Amino acid sequence: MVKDENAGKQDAPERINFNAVAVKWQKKWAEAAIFKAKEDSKKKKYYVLEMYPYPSASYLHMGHVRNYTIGDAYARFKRMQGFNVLYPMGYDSFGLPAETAAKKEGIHPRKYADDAMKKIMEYQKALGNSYDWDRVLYSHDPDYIKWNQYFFIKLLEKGLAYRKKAPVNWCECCQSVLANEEAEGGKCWRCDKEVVKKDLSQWFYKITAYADRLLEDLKKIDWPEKIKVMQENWIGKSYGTEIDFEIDDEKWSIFTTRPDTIYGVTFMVISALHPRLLELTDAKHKPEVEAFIRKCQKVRTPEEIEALEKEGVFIGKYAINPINNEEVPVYAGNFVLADYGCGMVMAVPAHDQRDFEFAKKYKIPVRVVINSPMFDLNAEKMSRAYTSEGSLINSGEFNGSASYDAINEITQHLEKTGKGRKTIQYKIKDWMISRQRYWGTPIPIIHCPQCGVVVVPYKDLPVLLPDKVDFNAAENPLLSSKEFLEVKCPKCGGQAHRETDTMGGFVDSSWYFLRYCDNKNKDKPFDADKVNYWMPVDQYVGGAEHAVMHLIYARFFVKALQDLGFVKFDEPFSKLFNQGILYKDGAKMSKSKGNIVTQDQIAKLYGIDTARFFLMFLAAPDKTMEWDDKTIEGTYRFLVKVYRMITEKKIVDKNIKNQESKTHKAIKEVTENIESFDYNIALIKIMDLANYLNSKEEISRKAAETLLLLLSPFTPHIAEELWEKIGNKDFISIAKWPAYDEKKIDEKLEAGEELYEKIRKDIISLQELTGIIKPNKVVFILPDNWKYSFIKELKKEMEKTRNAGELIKALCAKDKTHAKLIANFVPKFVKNPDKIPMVVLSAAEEKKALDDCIAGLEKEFKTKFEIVAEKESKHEKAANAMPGKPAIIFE
RNA sequence: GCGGGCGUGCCGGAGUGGCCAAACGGGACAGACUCAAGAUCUGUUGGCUUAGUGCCUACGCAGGUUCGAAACCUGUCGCCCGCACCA
Repeated sequence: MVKDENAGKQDAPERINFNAVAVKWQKKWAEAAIFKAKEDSKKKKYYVLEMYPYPSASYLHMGHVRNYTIGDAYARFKRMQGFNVLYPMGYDSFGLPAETAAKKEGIHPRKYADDAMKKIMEYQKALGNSYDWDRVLYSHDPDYIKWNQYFFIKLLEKGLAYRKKAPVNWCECCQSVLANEEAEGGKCWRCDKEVVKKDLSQWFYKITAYADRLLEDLKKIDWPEKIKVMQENWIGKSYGTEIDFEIDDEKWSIFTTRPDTIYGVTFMVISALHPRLLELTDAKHKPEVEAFIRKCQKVRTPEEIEALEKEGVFIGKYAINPINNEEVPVYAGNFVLADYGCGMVMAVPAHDQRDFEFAKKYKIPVRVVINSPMFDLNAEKMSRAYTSEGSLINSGEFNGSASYDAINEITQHLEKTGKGRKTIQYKIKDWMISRQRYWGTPIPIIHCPQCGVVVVPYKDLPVLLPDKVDFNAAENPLLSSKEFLEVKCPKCGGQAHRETDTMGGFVDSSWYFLRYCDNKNKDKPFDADKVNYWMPVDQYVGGAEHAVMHLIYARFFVKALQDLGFVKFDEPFSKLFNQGILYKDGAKMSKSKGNIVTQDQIAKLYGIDTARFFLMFLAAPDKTMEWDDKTIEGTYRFLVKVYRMITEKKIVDKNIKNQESKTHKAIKEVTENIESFDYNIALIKIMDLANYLNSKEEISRKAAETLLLLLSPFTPHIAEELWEKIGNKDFISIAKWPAYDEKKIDEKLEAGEELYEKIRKDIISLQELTGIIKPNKVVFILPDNWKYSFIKELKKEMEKTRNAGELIKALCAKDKTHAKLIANFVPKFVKNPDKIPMVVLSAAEEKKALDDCIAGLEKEFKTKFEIVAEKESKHEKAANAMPGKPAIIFE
C-alpha cells in the first residue's frame, strides 16, 4: 500500500496555523516597542549578542535559525528574569562577496549590500527574535566608516598602527594582489596561474604589543576551553635563548629553545624568504640561491607543505659558533620560517628531526651532544633525531650536565660573554589590516610627494568611497578613480594622492559591539557612559571558526581603546558560547552543498515556533546536530497538544497541590537548564510538565501560566497567543519569569503520584498477561517483612556514619541474605535522608498512601480493590513484596 | 606531529559513582476510536522468564579503582574538529 505522506498535512482540519499567530505577535511587539533597550533603567543590565552576520543570503536556512534562536531564547530568558537586556543586530556589510557580485553581475556593491541587508532583516524579523531594531548598524554606513577611520588615526597616533613591507599573494598574470580566498591552492581564481608571494607596503595594527595581556587575560573570561587553548597556541609564547652567531664579522642572531644542544650545531639554515638572504649570499652562489628563492615563493596549500621535503642550497658562507668558535656552513632552506624568531636557525641534526632530515640529504655531519639515559646514541646509526632529555656529551665544560639544567647553564654562559640572552618569542604576528580592494573602509591617509605619509585631519572624516570606479580593473578598483585619488595635501596644500588600501572586515567587527550601545551618536564613536554601562557583553554567541581571528582582534581592540581612554574595561566578551553546526545528509548545511532546508519551507509547514522548538530540542545547542525532516513532526504534534490543552481544557482558578508541586519543580529545573544552555533538557522538562497537566481533568491557572512562561523563550509567538487566550492583557515576552519555592516541591505528593502510575501500569500489564480485562477484585498485599526493621537498623547505623560503603558493610554483616537490597537502598538514604519517599514510611503510612490511590484506581478500572497484609495473605508471591510497591493479585 | 572533543538501544540524543535495561523525541509493533484512512489516545519495543520488588547480557574494546561504574583511572581502537616545517 502506498501512503500519501501529504494527505494528513493537506486536509487535517485540526492543523493550527501557527504562522498567522507569529505574524500577529511580531506586529504587536513592534507596535508596542517592548524590546527597546534603555540605559536609564534601575534594573541590572545584561548584554546578549550574536556575532553580526555577513548579509549575503537571499534566505535563511535552518542553520541560521538555530544560531539566532540560541541567542534569542537567552535574551528573552534574561529579560523575563528582570534584567535590562540589550540585544541588538547589525551587519558586517563590507567584504569581498559584494565586490565579486559587482564584477560578475554589474551591480554596485553598495546596492548589493543594501538589498541583501533589507532581505536578511526581513527574514530575521520573521523569526520573531527580540532584537532592538532601533540599534541596527552596518559597516558601510558613512557614520560607521567615519569612526572606523577615527580609531585608525587614534591607533596611529599611539604608535599602534604602522606601515611596512609584507608579503602578499600576487598574480603576475593579472598584475594584482589577491585575497587569501582568491588564491586558494596557490592558483589565481581568475586566470588559474600560479600565485607568488610579493613584498608590498601594508598597514598593520600592532597586536603583538598586547601578546602578553591577551594571553594573561584569558584567565579572566568564561569562554569554552577549546577557544582559549586555540588562542593560547595562536599567541604561542615560548621561552628560549637568543644566540649571536657571526657571519662575515657581522652578528646574526638566532632563536632557540634548546641552547643545551649548541655543541651539536653542524650547520645553519636561513629562510629562503629572509629579506636579507641575497645580501648574505656569496656572489658565486647567487644564481643557485635566486633560483631556489623563486621555487620557494610559490604559495602552497597546507597539504603541499606537509608533503614538502626539506630542501636547501649552500650560500657560500660560514658562521662562527659563539660557544666554541667552530665554523659551520650556512644554507638557505625551505623549512625555516622567515617571520618567526629571527628567520634563521642553528641546526642540530642529532637532536632535531627537521635538521636531521636536512643533514642526511646533504651529507652534513651529525654530532650527538645529548646522550640518552637508556642507551648510547651513535651518530652513524641514528635513523631519527633524539629530541628527549639526557646528559650532555661532547660539550666541553658542560659535559655531564642534565640537558634540562644545561639550558640555563649555557644561556648564562652566553650572557656573560655577551653572545646570548634569555628571550621570549611569540608566534602571533602583527595584524595586517590592508586590503587592496574597493569594498571596505578607506584607510584615511594621503601620500604627499613633499610631506610623505600624511594623516587625513579629523575634520575631513569620513573618507568615503567614490561611486564611479572600474570594477573590472585588474588591480584595486580604487586606482581607477581620479576623483578619489587626487587630493590636496592637508599639510602643504600640494598635489597628493590618497591611500587606496581599505581596511579588512575584521577591523569593522572589532568594535561594532561598542557602537550598538550608542549607535546614533554623531559627535563621537560612542558615549563613554553608555558603553561603560552596557559593556562588556555578558553573553556572546557565535561560531568557533572565529576563535583566532575576530575573537582575538576584538580583544586587542578593546585593550587598545582602554589604553586610549575610550573604555573602562579590558575584555569585550565575558562569556562566550559556541553553537554547534547543523548537518544535513552528512554535510554542513550550506548553500554551496545544496543541502539546505529554508526558514520559509519550515515556517509554511509548521510555523516558525515549531522550527525553533525543534532545533533547540533535538540536541544540545553546542553540539553538531543532524537535521531530520521526520522528527520535526513530533515537535509540531507537541505544540498542537499544548495549544489544545490551554484552549480546550478547563482552567480553574484554584490551587491544585500536585500541580503546584510539579510546577515548582519544573521552574527550578528549567531555569537552571536554560542558564547553562542545556536547552534540550529544559525542553524535555517542559514537555514533561505539559504532558502531566494534559493528563488531568482540570488545570490550575497558575500551572497553565507557568507552562506558558517557561515555554515563551523558545516558542514566543504561541506562548503569547495562549497567554492572551487565558485572559492576560500584558505581553508574556516581558512578563516576570516564574520564581520557584523549594517548599512547594512536595516529594511525598510526587511519590504518591508515582505509586499510582506504577500500580496502574502493573494492572494493565497483568490484564494483558492474564487476559482478564475485568477482574472481580484487585488485591494488594502489603509487605510485612524485614524491610521495615531494616530501615530502623539503618537509621541506627547512620548515626555512627554517613559513609555508604561502611554502612553497607556493617549492615551486610548482620544480614547477609539481603546484601543486594541493602546495597541498593543505603546510598539513597545517605544522600537524601529526608526525602526517600515510600521507603521511609511505616507499614501503616504506606497503607495510607495506598488508600489514597485506590479511589482513583477503582474509578479508572471499575473494579473493587482490597488491601491485605502479607501475613493474612494466602498468596505465595506476597513474600517478595517490598515497601513502596505492593504485590498485586487479581481475584 | 601538537591541541580539543566524541564513541550509549532500530535512529536522534539524555545520563558523568547507586531507584539505569537507560530520560525525551522519532521509528516499528499491538490495542482503542473509525465503514476505512489520517489524526488522537493506550501499551510494547535487549534476552530469558515460574511474570516477581527475578535472572542474564549490554553503554567502542581491554584492564583497574570501588560495597557498587555507562559514568572515575590506565591502555587501546575508531570518528570529528582546530593548528601545523614555530627552531
